[in-house]
Amino acid sequence: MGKGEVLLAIFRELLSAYGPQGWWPGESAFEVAVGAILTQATNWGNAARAIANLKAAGVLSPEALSRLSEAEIARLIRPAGFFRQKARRLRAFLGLIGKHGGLEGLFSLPLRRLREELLSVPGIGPETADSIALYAAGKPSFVIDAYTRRILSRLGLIRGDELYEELKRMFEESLPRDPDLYKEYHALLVRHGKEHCRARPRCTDCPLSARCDFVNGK
DNA sequence: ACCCAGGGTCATA
DNA sequence: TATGACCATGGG
Repeated sequence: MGKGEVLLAIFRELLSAYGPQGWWPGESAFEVAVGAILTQATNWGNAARAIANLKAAGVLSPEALSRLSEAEIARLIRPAGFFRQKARRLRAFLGLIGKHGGLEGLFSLPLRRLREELLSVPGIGPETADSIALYAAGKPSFVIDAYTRRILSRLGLIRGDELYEELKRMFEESLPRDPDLYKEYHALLVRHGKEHCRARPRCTDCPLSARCDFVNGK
C-alpha cells in the first residue's frame, strides 16, 4: 500500500470511529477567520467566548471591527487569552482585508496568492493561514498541526522533524483535492489526538491501535 | 498545584 | 537551523 492509500485508509478509519466532526460552524466567513486567530494555542471554548463577546457588541464584521481601537478589541476578546497580541493580529488582518477591498476580494485570490498574503500578516503563520484558507475561504489547503505531526509520527509514517510545508505537501499529494475532505480529515486528527494521542503517551488502545507503533511496543 | 489548549514571534547561539 | 522565552485565559 502506497503512502497515499495509507492516508486515505486512516481517514476512513477515523471517520468510521468518530463520525463527522462538524467543525467550525461559523455564521460567516469572517467569523471563521477571526476564530482561527483567536484559537491560537488556546482551547476552543475560550475562543468561542471571545467570539460571543464580539457578536454581542455587534462588531463581528470587518467594517464594524475596524472602527474599534486595539484596546477595545483586546477588552472584548480577553477570554481567548494572549488578548493584547491577538487584538493586534486581528487589526493587522483587517488591514489585509482593507487592502483587497473586503473579504470577498481577498478570498477571490488564487489559493497560492491568498496564502502568501495571509502569511505576510504579522501573527498569521502557516497553520492559521491554512485554517483561514480552508475553513473560511473554502480553498483546498491542508492544515498541519501538532496533533497531525504526533499521530503520524506514532504510526511510523514520518520521523517527526519534517518541515510544515513538507507534511502539508505529503497530504495534498496523497488526497483528492477536495476542501470538504481536508476539513473533515484535519478535524478528525484533532479529535483523535485529544482523546488518544497526547504528548505523554498513555493510550493502550484506540481506533488506530492496529497501526500504532507505540501501542505495539516499537 | 499542576498541565494543557485547534501558534507565532523574537532574541540568542 | 534550532532552541527558549514570551504572550494569558479558563478547564480538567
